[in-house]
Amino acid sequence: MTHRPPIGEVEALHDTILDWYDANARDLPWRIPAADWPWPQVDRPWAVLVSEVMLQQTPVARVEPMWHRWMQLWPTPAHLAAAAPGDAVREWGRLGYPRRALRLHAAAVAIRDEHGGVIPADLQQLQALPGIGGYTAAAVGAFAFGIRSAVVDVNVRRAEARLVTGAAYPAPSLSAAETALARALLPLDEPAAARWNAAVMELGAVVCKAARPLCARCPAHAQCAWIRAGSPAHDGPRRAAQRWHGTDRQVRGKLLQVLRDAPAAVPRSALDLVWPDAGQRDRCLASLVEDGLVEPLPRERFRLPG
DNA sequence: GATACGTGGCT
DNA sequence: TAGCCAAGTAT
Repeated sequence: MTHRPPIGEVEALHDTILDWYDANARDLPWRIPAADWPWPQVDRPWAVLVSEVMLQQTPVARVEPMWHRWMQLWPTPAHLAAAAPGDAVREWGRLGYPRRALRLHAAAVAIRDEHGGVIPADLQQLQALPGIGGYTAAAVGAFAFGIRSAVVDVNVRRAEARLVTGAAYPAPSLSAAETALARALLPLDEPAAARWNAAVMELGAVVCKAARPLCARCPAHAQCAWIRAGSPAHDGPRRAAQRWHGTDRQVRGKLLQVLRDAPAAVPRSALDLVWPDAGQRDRCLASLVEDGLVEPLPRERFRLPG
């Protein structure tokens, strides 16, 4: 049951939210338009791509400094492709989900080897790159190339659920109905569509927040189906809480932190210190090797992949 | 479709 | 404080 509001309501929503965005958008460096791009040596589509991968499941405040550092180190895909994958993992620091760094490196290699060093302005070719899924392909398409693609992240899903469907939260996973709704709301004009994608995402991120939405500050509160329905509490299934303490993820994180902070290869004895349970420790080290995040060397030594 | 995958800030 | 939450992807 796809909700498709009348065209007049959609246009009113466009006006409201685009005007709000024009006046309130955060000044994030990867949003600087091509005409004003201040770093001629930095490839802008690459800058957008890196920002989008860093932003996966990661707050803007933690991404911004890392993004600046990466743009200094590797201003184009060719620069990163020429580096060791372990350098990408090390420079990922504590952003989390370090496989993203490895995949970004693999994407840079693919861009160099299969696309002549030029990021493809095509959604399917973007999504074929390592670490680029449906969301990131749409985001790079829209924000780097102005393609009229529906960018559907959790902020967009939540904002559109409240504004149009009247639900407090979107479903745990992306549904076909949500994709259809996002497409239906996309302005026809290509540049306007790209702005709209950014605007709805921004609204979801800073106003229509998950826990405590700032409805009093929302430009669209008069057009919001959820408010009209009396702001009902969430009723559907809740996302399962993620455990952390004692998980393999915690152990993998500790192991990788030692390797990131070491200037050279480390002996297994150094890794043994991070976790008391030898069985879990060894299993996690093996999984890191399996993932390509750690390279085993002779004589029980380990390092980030060279 | 469910599950695994990091990290840190906020309430 | 323990849990929630953050611009997802791959399997």
